[in-house]
Amino acid sequence: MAARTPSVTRRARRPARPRGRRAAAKAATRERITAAALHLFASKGFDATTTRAIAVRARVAEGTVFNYFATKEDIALHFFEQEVDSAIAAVRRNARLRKAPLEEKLFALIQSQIEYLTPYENFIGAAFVQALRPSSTLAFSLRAFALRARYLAFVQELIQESLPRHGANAMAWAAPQAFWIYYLGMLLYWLHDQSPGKQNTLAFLDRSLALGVRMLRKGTLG
Amino acid sequence: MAARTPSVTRRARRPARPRGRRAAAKAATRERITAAALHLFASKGFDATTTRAIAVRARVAEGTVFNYFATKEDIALHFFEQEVDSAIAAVRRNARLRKAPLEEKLFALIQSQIEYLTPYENFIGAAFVQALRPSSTLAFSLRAFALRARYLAFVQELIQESLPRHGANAMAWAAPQAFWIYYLGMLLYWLHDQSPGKQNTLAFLDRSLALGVRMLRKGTLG
DNA sequence: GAGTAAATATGAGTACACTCACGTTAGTTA
DNA sequence: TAACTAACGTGAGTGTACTCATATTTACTC
Repeated sequence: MAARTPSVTRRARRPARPRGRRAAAKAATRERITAAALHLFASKGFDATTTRAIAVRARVAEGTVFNYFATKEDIALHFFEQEVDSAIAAVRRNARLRKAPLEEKLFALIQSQIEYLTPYENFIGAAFVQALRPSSTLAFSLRAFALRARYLAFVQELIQESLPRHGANAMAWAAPQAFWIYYLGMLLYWLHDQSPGKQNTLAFLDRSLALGVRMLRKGTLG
Repeated sequence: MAARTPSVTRRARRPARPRGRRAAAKAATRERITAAALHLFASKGFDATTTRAIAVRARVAEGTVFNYFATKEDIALHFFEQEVDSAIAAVRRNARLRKAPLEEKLFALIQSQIEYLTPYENFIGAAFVQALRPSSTLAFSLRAFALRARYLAFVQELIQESLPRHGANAMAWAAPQAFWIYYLGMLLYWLHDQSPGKQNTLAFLDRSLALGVRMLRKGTLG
């Protein structure tokens, strides 16, 4: 073999075109698909939106959709990732909350999520609850797991902030898990709440959080 | 038109064959379908069971399945009807419970349901949670509504038995609804509970019911 | 440029839940 | 018995989410 003699200025690794052209195209395609899906989900609901319609609107072939997302549910997950991140950011950003009691922070967190979800209520009812099925690939996907972990870590963070000396609290370890179930129940309640402005949900939220936090402070369930 | 002259002994209404031959056949077909479905659901899970397989096992055409049940989920509902009725009957039958505190009755109710569901855990995870979707035809079907109503009426009955003087209790009206959400959350928890013998679920049940009933007695959430 | 391998896009194909137009049969009347 | 009607059964057909073998494009080397 001839020794590798770099030719001229050794620019080999970088051809004329910009490096990330492929990555950029990929990201753009992904974005077109999620945007198309979100638009259709919001206007027609989850079930009435076909993957074919998503593909057409995103200007890709049907198969391409499944190169980016394993299932139709999985496309919806992208939406929830945005939703959770947005809610966490909103609570972090709110200076007034910083020294507020725990129940107010949690209330703000959930209310922020609900606000984000409101325009998409149709599709959430179908997609989100679907994801709770143990048989759902989504329920056990790494992405979904990571998302829940991120959310619960933030909740844990809020708890620690407010109850710093209660690390050994009998309930502390269970609190995030309990909060997760509570949150799911809350969403179900919200989805079915027919009261004007979903008042019932907000009222129940308010009272149940106050109670839950009181329990946490006392450090016991019974 | 000729006047209606009953011929001979007026046995007209009843031809030779027994009256309910058709109804009996119908009931038998329905039973074959539910039995086939239940067997397949339990052994292969809800999703892996095709309606075609159910039809084959029940020895009917595929279309026939849908003459009896609107959807695959709907077949599963039949199972939950049995489950709820069985649990209610078990609590009613148990003499020892009659004068027990409310939380014991509710514990017995849910435990009885869980026992019934245990062999079918696979399929419940898929079918039951599916039914929670607002878009699900099942969720708003009359049958499902009636089933929930029957279940909650029984819960209400247990509450009234134990807290007779608390009719005007601020929480009394909300208690069954709250119990419903609690029950759903419980089931989700149970489905995901990996602890041996589902101990975590039972322990959580025990403590949370005690707490809930105490709240009910005091008549306030906060 | 030409050559290449890997990444990405494609759309016909598959399996499924569910529909529907039609055939078959039980129940009734004459 | 024969004829009629409504209930019931049937299976080919439909629309859908998802797969996969193949075609196309990109990034890179010489």
